[in-house]
Amino acid sequence: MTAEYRLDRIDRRILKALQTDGRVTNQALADRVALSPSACLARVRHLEQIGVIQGYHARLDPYRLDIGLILLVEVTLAGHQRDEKAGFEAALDGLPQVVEASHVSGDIDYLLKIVVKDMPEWTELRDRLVGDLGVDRVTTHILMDKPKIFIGYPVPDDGP
Amino acid sequence: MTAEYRLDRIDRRILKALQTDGRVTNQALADRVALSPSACLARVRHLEQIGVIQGYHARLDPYRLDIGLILLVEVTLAGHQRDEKAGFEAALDGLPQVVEASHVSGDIDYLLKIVVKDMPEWTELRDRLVGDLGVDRVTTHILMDKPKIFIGYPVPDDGP
DNA sequence: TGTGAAATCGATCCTTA
DNA sequence: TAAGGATCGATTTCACA
Repeated sequence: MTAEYRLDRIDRRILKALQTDGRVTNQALADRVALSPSACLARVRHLEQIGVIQGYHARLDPYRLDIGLILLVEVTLAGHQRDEKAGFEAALDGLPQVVEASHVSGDIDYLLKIVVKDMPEWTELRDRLVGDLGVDRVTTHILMDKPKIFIGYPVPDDGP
Repeated sequence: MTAEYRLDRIDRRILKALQTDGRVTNQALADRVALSPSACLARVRHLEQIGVIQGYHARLDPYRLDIGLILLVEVTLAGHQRDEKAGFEAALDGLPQVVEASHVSGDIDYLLKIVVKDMPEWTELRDRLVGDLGVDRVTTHILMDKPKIFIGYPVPDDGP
């Protein structure tokens, strides 16, 4: 698709700013990176187009939303053939409670972030994972709180 | 702190929309929730003020940023007194590689999301966690990819 | 790729209900 | 709390460097 595009210093400053404040006006952003508004906008559009910027989102406080419980669940599959992984990942799409799935190396295969309204909903979902979806081992953690959040990723400052 | 504010249907529709597209214009948002732009804006400002909306951010593709490795690390503390937790959480602030810390129930205490440029940086950081910061056990997972991301949280549709 | 000017469109405030 | 209208500022496009 997009062959290759090397981010320059200005791009990185734009990304850092938008990661911190996704609603800065283009004017303020242009000021901050010392570009004219039109040139700045062109850069932003380009970064969106090539997929470096994947979207803009409001961050909500989950505990004010009445969503129930947030679980962090470690999952190991029974088998490790390519199609078993593919099948599991495809099945995740049909599980609205699974809001995030990370495929990881190590002694587990996936780390899932799951939102359920209560424990019965979770035990039912867990049984389905183990019974139908080729999951061997499940370890459940209830998310209590997040003592640290750095917003986004550390975008390097230096470079070309 | 904030006494209590019960989100109504319109609030939830606003939140859902902003979670999906953090840069919708106020006009488009007002249309979507069937409110005048001024009334809509007042609601959004209110939701920001009471902390339901915690911020707006661009979501970047980490693999295009040249940040190195993303690790998901399970941590168990040596002791579980209140001040040991407090001390550990305070220490996290001084570790820029730790971009997210989740305090969880279960057989581990924390799940950390860590960004390092390479493995030597991680082994050094790990030694510091175990040597100086009261950590008993560390289990490391390298994040390979995210086969599923649902943006944000499932904001309920119904209710008052 | 960047700049500056021009035209359109949106955010925001204030008044009235 | 909501709507409507006026004002001001921002976005976006385009011709030119």
